[in-house]
Amino acid sequence: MGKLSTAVSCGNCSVKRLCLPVGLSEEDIQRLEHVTRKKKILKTGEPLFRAGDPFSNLYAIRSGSFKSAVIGADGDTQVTHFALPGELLGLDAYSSGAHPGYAEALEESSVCVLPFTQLESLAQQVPALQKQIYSIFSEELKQENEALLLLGKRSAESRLAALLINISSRYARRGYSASEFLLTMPRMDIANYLGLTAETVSRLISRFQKQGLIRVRGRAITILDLIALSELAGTHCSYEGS
Amino acid sequence: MGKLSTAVSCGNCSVKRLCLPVGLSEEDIQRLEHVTRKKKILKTGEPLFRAGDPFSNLYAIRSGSFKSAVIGADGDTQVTHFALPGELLGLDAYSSGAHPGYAEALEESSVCVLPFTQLESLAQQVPALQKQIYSIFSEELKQENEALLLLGKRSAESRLAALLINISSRYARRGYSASEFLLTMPRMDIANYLGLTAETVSRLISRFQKQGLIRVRGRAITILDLIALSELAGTHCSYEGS
DNA sequence: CGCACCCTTGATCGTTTTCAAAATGTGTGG
DNA sequence: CCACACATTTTGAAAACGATCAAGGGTGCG
Repeated sequence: MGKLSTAVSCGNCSVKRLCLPVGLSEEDIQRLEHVTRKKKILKTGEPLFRAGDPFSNLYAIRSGSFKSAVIGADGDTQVTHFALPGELLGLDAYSSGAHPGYAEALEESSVCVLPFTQLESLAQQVPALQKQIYSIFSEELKQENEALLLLGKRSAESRLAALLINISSRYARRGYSASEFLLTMPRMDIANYLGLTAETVSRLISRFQKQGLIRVRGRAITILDLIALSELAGTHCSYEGS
Repeated sequence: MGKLSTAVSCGNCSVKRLCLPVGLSEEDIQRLEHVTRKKKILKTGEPLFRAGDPFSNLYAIRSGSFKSAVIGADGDTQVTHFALPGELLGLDAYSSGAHPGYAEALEESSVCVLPFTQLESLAQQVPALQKQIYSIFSEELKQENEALLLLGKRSAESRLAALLINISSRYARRGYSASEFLLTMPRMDIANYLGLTAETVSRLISRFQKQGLIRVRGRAITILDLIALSELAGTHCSYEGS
């Protein structure tokens, strides 16, 4: 109740220009903060939610990174998304009332817990928030379409190049270096996401390094030749939306 | 203004239980009809919208079928979705204000043209409509995740089996036969959607027929052994949502 | 009826998977 | 700080799956 609350508010959150507050007035942001009070910290590998969990919250990533995945009927999983700060998790659970897949922290991460019913009624009163929610849904759909393009038509080489560029540009958008970043996910998750095997990913990373396109030290990546990498990807650098 | 209007209204539309009216009262449906006045008929191959077109409308499919596709930077396309009556097209255009991909009729089809700004303000007043819009967005995301699972992990055989089951169950949901239906899309589009070549699709269809799983006459498909097909697909029959 | 397009079928080629093993990295407790 | 155990990553060789190239057969529309 005191002013000493350690809870970070939307107003001073480092990802507010990527998250729900976009387009909101100071006053509206204050109203939004009633919804975003609850935070959660997760350790590496800890699940944010599991497949089948009832849908009650959305989660806004404040820091760290996540993978989300769906589980097929025969038990095998497909990583569908790597999520970075400012992005929302759980949107696909609304229609059925339960999470169709799970989400798991790839490193020490923190999220805002957003009770959806509260968010929904606030959005009903604040058109700018409504628009932002539509926008996030829509953006998500667009990104999934791009992911489909990647999986459907491209060679293994193309896919990995595209992923590296994608992640690089998303980090850049958040104010980090575009050329040097950490690939927080294990090779196996990358492979799964790209529809490949861990061995193929490993071979490709080695090859990219030999060709002087990137430098690799463990999970740390330095992009040395963005142009060449973009050509391999077959998609221009502007892989991200808006 | 007269009662003789030939325009089909939501109230008596054959897909109203799959479309925006879900959950709406009679009164709300009448208000919705002000937004859904405009219809459009398309012939086979005619585009509903093109990549880059400004976003102003959503389109609700009343009859027929569509493919939607995105176009990569180097010009090649990926079919991302086959859309059937009751489904909405254009949702992924909201965030950027322009359609990132195109949609094209696969047969003589008809759609409701929904000016989004009107729909948006009506939804602001009608919570049930708001919920239905969220639900459709969310459902769409879930379906794309399932498509990713398909493309990422499965063999060609699995993918085709899953597509057949998916389409079958979607027709069934609309009141048509689950075991006999028309594959309105050319083989090449199926192949593209599944990340395969037309030749592979053709071979697989032949093989499924030889194995007694399906019967094929041109684009007409009869499913003879749903169980076996489901096993091949690796996903249970309930491929669709909710 | 003829032409164009779509679909089928066959043979070969290439990429990616699979199987196997070694090397590197990570975390733990001594 | 080091040593050990375990997981992840890298690398190699062989096999498989689907792509590509090529030709022939249907089907529908003018």
